[in-house]
Amino acid sequence: MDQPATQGPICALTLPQQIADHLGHRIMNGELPPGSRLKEEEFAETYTVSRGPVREAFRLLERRGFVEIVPRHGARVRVFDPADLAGLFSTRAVLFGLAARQAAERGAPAELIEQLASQVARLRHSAETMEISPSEHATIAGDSQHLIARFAANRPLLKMLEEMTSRALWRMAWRDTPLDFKTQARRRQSARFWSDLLKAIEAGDAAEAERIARALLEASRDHMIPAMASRRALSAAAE
Amino acid sequence: MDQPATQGPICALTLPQQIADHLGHRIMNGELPPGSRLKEEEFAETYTVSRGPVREAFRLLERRGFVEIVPRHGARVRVFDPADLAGLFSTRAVLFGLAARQAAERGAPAELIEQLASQVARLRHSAETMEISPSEHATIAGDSQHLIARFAANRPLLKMLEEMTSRALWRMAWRDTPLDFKTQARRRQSARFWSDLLKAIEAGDAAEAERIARALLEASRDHMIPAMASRRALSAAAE
DNA sequence: CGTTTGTTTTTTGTTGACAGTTTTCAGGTC
DNA sequence: GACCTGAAAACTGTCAACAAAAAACAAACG
Repeated sequence: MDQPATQGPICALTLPQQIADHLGHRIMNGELPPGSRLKEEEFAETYTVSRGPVREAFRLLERRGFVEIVPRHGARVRVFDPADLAGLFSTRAVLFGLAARQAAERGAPAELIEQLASQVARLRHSAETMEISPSEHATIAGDSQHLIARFAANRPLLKMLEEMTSRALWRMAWRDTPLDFKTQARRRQSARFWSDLLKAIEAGDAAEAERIARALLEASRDHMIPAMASRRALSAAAE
Repeated sequence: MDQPATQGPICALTLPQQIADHLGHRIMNGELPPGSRLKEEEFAETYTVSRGPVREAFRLLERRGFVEIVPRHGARVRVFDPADLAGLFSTRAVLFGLAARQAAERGAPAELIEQLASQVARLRHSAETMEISPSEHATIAGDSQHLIARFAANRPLLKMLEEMTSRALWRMAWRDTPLDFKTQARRRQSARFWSDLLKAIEAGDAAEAERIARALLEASRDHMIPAMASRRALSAAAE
């Protein structure tokens, strides 16, 4: 019996992927600061591999938005641009809006509604008790987004959203300090959005689902950008 | 004096890029049919280069959507899925909608309005006289989209739209036969959309600009999908 | 006759070395 | 002292060969 090719890589990760993952973490930790040059030979030594796999790892990191490669000048850690962060969020918002619309249009199956309801309950609990951390709240919200994106039955859209989630720009900004879901008011707003979105999808109201989904991420954008700015101002003052 | 890094590659293209471009054309021509396997050694010989550059060319083609790479199993020409085509168009539509919105919000400068007006005039002329080919009409429309995307001042969005334009899925479907802008009625519809869009951007009406821009690409989608389907039915019958 | 197992062949992954550019830096000039 | 000039170092691009994995094939088994 051949199982239906579970897409997810069961076998061990490729060498370049492992290197890319590790380098990605090092970049997010701030160990490799934005703008710093990444030399192939250097990382080939630290990971005790040849330059080839490192080279490919750089390309993977470029695709994920961590580094920038200029053909004959090598790779550099991408410098962070706050304006790009806002643009990225706006883009993600319309994409997620489309996902919600198409999920609602499709007439979401009971399975989705059930799972989504469970997530909404968790978000509500998070908002009322403030028991979990901001990043955990963000994780639940992120998983819910993925859930909806999967049910939109639009493979190019799904891939694009997944790629954006792994896109590092705002993760780089994140570092340790969470930028959103710190206050109870904000968590309540988030829970309300998700609750409304669930209702709209359940009712098959595509236009409303799109509107809410989009507003949801735009709210996230408008909360994170100022938080980011103040954090940057702080770190700049500390120097 | 150092000129401000004109982004566009003035220097000669990289070897992998050249190979990727050429292979891309061969795929679009149908010389390399969907599903066919691409062996590194084979193309290394035909291009009289080593396997390294060919390998990188495959990765570039993967990023452009031409091929699919499975880690230890090599590269294959991506098989065409009509459902994906529709999804791709819908996604592109909302992205372009956002671009139009942000361009309008920004208050487009005279330069943009002027260039756009010139393009609209050409589209109108195309619709009335039917002098140019469908693909030329499509090119003008595509350039106009790029124009608006550039003025949206959203770099992530611009990059994403550019990548989607080079994404091959519908180009592969295109081949020689154009799928849209064949009838005068359709060209008139196209010209009217662009004219309205120009007016909305000029007036700074962001919501209207988004609505039109989106409807514009959705119309394109709804015209091309049936054309594609019938074309495929024809080629299937020919076998 | 279909299935499975073991072997051969093909293909990808990785390595180390060489060639061509770019960057760096020292010396000379105005 | 700032700026240009040219050699040296460092780095990326490319290549050919080796190692490991996958695919194809053939023989044995139920």
